[in-house]
Amino acid sequence: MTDVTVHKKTAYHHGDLKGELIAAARSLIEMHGPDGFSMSDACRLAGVSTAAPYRHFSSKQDLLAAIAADGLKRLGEDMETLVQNHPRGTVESISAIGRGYVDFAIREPHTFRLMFGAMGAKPENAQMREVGRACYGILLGEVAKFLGKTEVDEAVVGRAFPLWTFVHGLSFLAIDGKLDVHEFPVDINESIRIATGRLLS
Amino acid sequence: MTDVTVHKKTAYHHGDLKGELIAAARSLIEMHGPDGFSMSDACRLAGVSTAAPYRHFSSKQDLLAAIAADGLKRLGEDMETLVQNHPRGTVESISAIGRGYVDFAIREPHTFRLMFGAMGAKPENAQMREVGRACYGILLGEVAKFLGKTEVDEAVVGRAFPLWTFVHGLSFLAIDGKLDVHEFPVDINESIRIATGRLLS
DNA sequence: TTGTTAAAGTTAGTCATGCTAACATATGTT
DNA sequence: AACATATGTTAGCATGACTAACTTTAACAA
Repeated sequence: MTDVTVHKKTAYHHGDLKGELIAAARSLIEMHGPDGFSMSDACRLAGVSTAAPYRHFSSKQDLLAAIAADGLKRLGEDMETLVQNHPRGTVESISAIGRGYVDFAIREPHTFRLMFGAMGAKPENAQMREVGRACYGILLGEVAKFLGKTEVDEAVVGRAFPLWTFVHGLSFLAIDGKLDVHEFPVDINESIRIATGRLLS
Repeated sequence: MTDVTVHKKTAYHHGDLKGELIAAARSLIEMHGPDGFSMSDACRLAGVSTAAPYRHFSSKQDLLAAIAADGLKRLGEDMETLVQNHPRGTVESISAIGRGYVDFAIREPHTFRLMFGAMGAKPENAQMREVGRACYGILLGEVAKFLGKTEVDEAVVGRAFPLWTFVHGLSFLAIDGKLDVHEFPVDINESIRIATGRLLS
């Protein structure tokens, strides 16, 4: 017997539902925003019942936190790559990090919001805190090199934090459509380069 | 007849339900965040049926937009007051605006988020756009004075926008708990003063 | 093999919520 | 007094988060 339904496409067990749900949720969230997002939709997209996600995520919030953490991880990878393509510890490498940051926000605005507190996704989440710190660590490292230091001391933080602050603000303003408020459009690259220079000096 | 139930406490008509709903919603939102907020809760708080709000707001989004607009208006008033308490067109008056901005964000973090795109509350809303512009106008005016100009030209925008960017970023980082990431705590006042100086120069 | 266990799905149902429709009551104008 | 309008109510629908109880599959021991 053993009814050779080998080619059955709808396997009862899914393989990697967790990953697929994150992927589905990411795409839905970037389409309709974290609020307009529903578990049900993600289930429909993944072709699975509405109870299935709760084997992998304790709640909707938990799924959102996973997506936020995933976003922070990918942001860190972006930044790492960018740093590698520039002479280390220079204004160029530091500006590149900033550009990568803003680019990410513009590319995935809703995920970016999620990464920074939207939907109550506070960094009380251990996973988020860790990947977040890793991202910031990249900037701190570059600024330390720029200042000719081997450790992250108060002076390094004093230079790096304002830079983060600036690109963070630019990111939020960009995704909120505030770059087009003027008759004179804001050039993101130029904006970052100038501010980086001024804030580092 | 006319059953003299004059002292009936529960008047059928409420007086100013619209205002009361906004007040109720504001307080609930600052307690549980814009997501955790429900129309039903606001109705309970205002002591009114769940259908009543729809005589005053077309949807939940609409109520949220009203709260955001109200927040922008109050932010503008704060900024206006602060400017008046300093010599016009100086680093001090400009720093004070920035401090007021960040203070508002810290005082009403969830409303602040709402004012800047959370919950899909985009500035496509005409009312929000208007009060938002008024706020920015205060900063533009001060920077123009600082530069000795009578009009807002490209140079003014080129100085003012980075300042906005900076305090905007600082606000978001503050309400997201990122000011305590270091061993060396960030002093908001000092941070704003230094950045204002560097970005204006 | 086969039997047991745990992991990962499913169905069905509960409760809260956003919103609408139909109805009720107050207010103000004539 | 009569009507129109604004503003409230009740009842009900649709959707969505989540749970409980059950089922299927995979994994592993015997």
